[in-house]
Amino acid sequence: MAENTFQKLRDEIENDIVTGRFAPGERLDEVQLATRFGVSRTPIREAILQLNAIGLLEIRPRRGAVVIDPAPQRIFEMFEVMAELEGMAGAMAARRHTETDGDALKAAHQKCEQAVAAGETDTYYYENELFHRAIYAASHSGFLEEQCTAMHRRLRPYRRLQLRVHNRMKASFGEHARIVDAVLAGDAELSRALLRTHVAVQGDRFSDLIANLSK
Amino acid sequence: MAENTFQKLRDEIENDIVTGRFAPGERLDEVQLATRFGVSRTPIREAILQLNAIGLLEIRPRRGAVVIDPAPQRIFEMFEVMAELEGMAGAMAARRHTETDGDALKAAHQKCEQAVAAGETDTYYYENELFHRAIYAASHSGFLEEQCTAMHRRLRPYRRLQLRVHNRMKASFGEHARIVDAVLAGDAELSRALLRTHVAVQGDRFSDLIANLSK
DNA sequence: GTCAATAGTCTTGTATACAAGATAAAGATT
DNA sequence: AATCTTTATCTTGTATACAAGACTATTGAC
Repeated sequence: MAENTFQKLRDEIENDIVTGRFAPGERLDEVQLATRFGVSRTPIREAILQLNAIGLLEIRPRRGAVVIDPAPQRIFEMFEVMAELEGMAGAMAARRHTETDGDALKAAHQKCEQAVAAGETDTYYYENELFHRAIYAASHSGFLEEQCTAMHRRLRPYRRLQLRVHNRMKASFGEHARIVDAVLAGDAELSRALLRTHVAVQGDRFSDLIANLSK
Repeated sequence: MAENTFQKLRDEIENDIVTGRFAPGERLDEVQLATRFGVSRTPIREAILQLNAIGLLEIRPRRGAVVIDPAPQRIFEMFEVMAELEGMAGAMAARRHTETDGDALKAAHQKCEQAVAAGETDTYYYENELFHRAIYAASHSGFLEEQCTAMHRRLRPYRRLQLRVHNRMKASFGEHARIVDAVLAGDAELSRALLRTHVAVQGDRFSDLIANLSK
């Protein structure tokens, strides 16, 4: 394997954070993690430091690392920025997508449809992620794609909460349909607007999110 | 001091990168850095790992860390994203700025004016940074402010190149003036548009940048 | 019974040691 | 003479050791 231990550990721990296995505010014990992964503290520390740099962990000097626990206000701000970036990706995708990009987008959309039909929220959650990635890829901007993917990952725990809200899955899918049409039609500004509102958590959706946060 | 060694080292090395003391593509020797800062390799490694996480360094397994040397295409993409975020910050600043924010913006603008009058590019470069930060702050979105600041730092070496181009400083200042007016007038969409084009490197400005990159 | 102070333990932060892969150099073979 | 192979050195990656600050629990005083 070409990867290093600390890189695998970083991905592993990051995954545990964004999937909620490590709850926000929870402290990460270095020796505990070290024994769990069967390594020494050194690579654990290196993984933790990287996650700190990304903004997933906060390191309080001499007091250890804790999972960032953003205030609702901050979560809202993160969704705002995400919405803007997604809108940008959508606009670029509309202008630049190739036939292959379009096919990939349609395929991802169909997979979402199957999940909706089966009523499987978890599957939809997964396919939804691939749908959005298809748009990032179609933007043909490597940097934007990376930024969007990183933000998407980071907001994963909260998006998961959102989908639990009654009927959100169907509403989300309906929005996807219009997005696909706009992108394929090459309408940059419509794609931007649709994706912005699709991603942003405004009005009721924000209160729903906050309500679900506390439990 | 409350800060840790590795945090200070991270800031120090990061600064050396964005100011160009470490050239793109250059390899960072751990023991060399360790002796330079009078510490062991451990905190150096931890600093390097963090800079890797934020995308300033690339770590090739068992072969050390090198300063990221982005292709022109990628630099262009970074400016595109930066432009979008700045536009967003401008739009929010226009809607949300308080009287204090407005005063700070005007003050920063005046400092820029003095630098232009004195013909001091380096001073302008510095005051320009403060001008943009005043806009971020006026957006009243802590997360957006952080993202913009981080991007601004990361693009610092290339923005410095831009200002060397003949007359760019005066042109930049002229754009600032219109931006100040739009923000203070509360015109969100005009502020967005002006900041977008102010930050983006399009047309001639892109070729100028590329031309300066090679030397 | 409650609060405060002190001792003890635990955890982090840094240094050092060791192992393994990578680079470079020297020798051998064609 | 050039190239391939082998060996030696150097650098990274991980483990361990040690020091200092933070937390905890116990004991003493009010």
